[in-house]
Amino acid sequence: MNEKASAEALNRLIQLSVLLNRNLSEGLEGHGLSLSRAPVLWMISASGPQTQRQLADALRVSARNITGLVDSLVSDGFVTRSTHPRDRRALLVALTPHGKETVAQLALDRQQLTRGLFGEWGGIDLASFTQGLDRLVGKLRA
Amino acid sequence: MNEKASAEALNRLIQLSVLLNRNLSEGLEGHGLSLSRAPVLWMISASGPQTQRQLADALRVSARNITGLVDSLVSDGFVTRSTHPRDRRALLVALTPHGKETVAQLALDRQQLTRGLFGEWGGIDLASFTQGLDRLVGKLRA
DNA sequence: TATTGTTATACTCTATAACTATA
DNA sequence: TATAGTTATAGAGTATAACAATA
Repeated sequence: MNEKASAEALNRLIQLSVLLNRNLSEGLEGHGLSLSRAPVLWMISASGPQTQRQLADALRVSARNITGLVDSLVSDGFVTRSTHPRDRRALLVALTPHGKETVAQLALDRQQLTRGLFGEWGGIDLASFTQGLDRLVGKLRA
Repeated sequence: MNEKASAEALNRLIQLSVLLNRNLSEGLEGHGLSLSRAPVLWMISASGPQTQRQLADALRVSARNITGLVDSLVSDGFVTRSTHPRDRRALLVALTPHGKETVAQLALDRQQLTRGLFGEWGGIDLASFTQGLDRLVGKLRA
């Protein structure tokens, strides 16, 4: 392995990560969301109404944190809380119509970002590039 | 461009970004630092003692924010504030010996992470991969 | 007038611990 | 006993606005 080239690759990756986060965050702001609250909507959209416990586990945040995130999503009209049919301790969090529309918008935003980033990708093999990303994901997970 | 492959690449990239942030953040915690405070040390280490104004501009955060970050770095012994020789409004922030040692440690950590991620890189062409990262950085900056 | 940095204030995100209601 | 969620509390990070000292 080439030490210098590897260090350079990591620098770029970190730089890219920062820029990507900023870009995503600004995009979400336009919908009244944030990098913390948007994933709650994604989770519900992907897997249906869920308890706060399930959301907390899926997003790897504390119960207290989910309470706050759902609080703000409720007061902004993205989701509703309703009693769980079988477990009276639990609350089911579901998307409102506005929440669903917003998720659809987020999907469009994502598509647009994909095009902006990978359109005119040209010479470099995208499959190899993705494979490289994949390998790094694997190493960071280990 | 292949729409589906591109979407997949972006997903991996976002996933990688999250994991990388988590990894870096945990590494910094071990030194009593964070993703917000460590860059202040890096900046001073790279470019010498600087005013808070310069740090705020370089790191793209508000003056208020830099005051807080430097406050905590001072109280943890990483940096000192001293009066600017020519401008009595400004304060020069410089590394303490402990701050310098810490930056050296961070550099070692970074080297180790580089090895962990790019050692055994094998088949994929690292230069092409880095070029891909570079291109994305360029597009996000535009 | 413009700039540097602080104080005042406020919001988001995060966590742990104690507690209530339920299982 | 254990679990779901809230209240209480705390700390980091971020921002804007008003202000003091200096340029």
